[in-house]
Amino acid sequence: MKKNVRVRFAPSPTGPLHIGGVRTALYNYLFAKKHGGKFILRIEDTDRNRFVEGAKEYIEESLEWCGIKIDESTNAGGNFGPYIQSERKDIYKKYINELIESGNAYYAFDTSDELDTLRKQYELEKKVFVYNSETRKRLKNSLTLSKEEVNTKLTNENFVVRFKIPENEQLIMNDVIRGEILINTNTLDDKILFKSDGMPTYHLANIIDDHLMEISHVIRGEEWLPSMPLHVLLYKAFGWENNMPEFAHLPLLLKPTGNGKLSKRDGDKLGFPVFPLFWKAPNGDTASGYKENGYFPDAFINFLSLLGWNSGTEQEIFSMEELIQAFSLEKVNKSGARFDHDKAKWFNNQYLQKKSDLELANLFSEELKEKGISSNIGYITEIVSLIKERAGFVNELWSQSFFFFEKPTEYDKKIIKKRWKEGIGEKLKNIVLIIDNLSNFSRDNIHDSVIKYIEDNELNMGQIMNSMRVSLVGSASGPDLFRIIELLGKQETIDRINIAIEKVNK
RNA sequence: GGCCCGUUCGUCUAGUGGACUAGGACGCCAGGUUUUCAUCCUGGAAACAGGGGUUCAAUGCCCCUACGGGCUACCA
Repeated sequence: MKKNVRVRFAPSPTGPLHIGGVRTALYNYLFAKKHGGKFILRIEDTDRNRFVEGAKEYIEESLEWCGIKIDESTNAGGNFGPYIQSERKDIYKKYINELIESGNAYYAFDTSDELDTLRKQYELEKKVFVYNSETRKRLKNSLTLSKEEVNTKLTNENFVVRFKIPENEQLIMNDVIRGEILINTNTLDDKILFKSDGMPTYHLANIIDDHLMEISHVIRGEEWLPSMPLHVLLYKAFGWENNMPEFAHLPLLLKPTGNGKLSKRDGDKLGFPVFPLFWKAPNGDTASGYKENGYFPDAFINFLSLLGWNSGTEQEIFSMEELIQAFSLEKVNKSGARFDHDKAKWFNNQYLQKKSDLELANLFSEELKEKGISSNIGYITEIVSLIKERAGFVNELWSQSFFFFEKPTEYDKKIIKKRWKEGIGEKLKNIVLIIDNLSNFSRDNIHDSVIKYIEDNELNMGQIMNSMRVSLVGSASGPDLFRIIELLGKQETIDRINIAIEKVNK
């Protein structure tokens, strides 16, 4: 890599950042860090109508939660600011004039209504209206009108500035991921570069900013591929083609089933979050996030990194540092990736299993506090070590271990019917006696004593064990029964069995 | 409709002309472990979109078809 690597993530603040955007940011970040470069956050808010309060902050918070560190932005600073396009209006004005003077752009006075009518007319004739080298000769613009007319209109009317697409040129472009892309400029239309409200469109602002901010690689979603020719042509028109950035168009994230790409509007409709963090829109609408759903940021990032990229090895679990080391644009796939929620869950489970018991106990302890339960961290750590392999998320820890903190309020009816046979109460009473007489209350000792009682009296193992379990935890499933007894303690165990005998036999 | 991009198990993917009896992972199924459920272990089913070329040889290169995706706004 000869030049300094500088990449940007350039979302527009029209709402929360969705996971496709997070992945784009991630790939930019990984690429930058791999090559010792800078990761820049630029806010593209040239469409004031779609601006949503809080979106910019949401984007910044999301990247932070993900562990994606911003080198330059409004908050992080940097020498190439401002990093928000609405504050760069004057810059764009200067450059659009340059383009008009060089004959690469022109004023157009057609109203939206006029163009709409035209489009409809064409449609009736089964043709498609394109503002191009052919039609612009018949429309109201500075190429067809006299100087005087143009000047009058410029002062009295709304106008836009359009790019004058060169006629019949074969463009050969290169994409790092897709290779050569060929297109004839006759298929392109004279896109608007400057809107009547005095703001540039995305295309203009994007090229100017990327140039001024010395962006070396444009890594963005595939939805931008069709506008790549326009962008390349703009670089040429400005005379910047010699230090044009390299382009890499990422495959899109697709819906798990059905058609189309994953979009913000999918919200929670698909049965999983599409946003990193919880979002509340100014109008009150809310959408859930991965964070609040119990995902660890490193698991979330690991999962996302593999949607469209693969290291070429069989490794699947990557820390951020490992991702940076392994990442390369050449190994990014070309085709869209369907989102798979099951695999996301699996990743979180993997990360949860890797965490230490103490770390999980601290997280669990916070949840317990919210439920009004406070317990000492040593006890919680013991419980966590017993149940963590049964959970995929921190928020599943409670359902696996609630019985350590409160007595069961009901007993699984199916198990009672199947296992709580005639006379079981008497046998459980004997077990209570055995337990009560234990001086060494260790798991193994409890185990040996109870098993000995069952064997000596030739009792049904399943019946006794399940009856004990249901008495203590309310259901037939759970971790090792004797560890539960050990952790509950002698008195609590005895109480619970006695309560069960009384309640069930009634 | 037009333009552009893509197509390996259900899903994410490995594969860069001979190493392919096409590998891994998720999910699924079966067996084992377990007092139980979960975990865990072992095993299994499961794919090169179709058709033409090029080549001694094609998952891989070329062409066509089909299918999927994106774009086609004074949105980004």
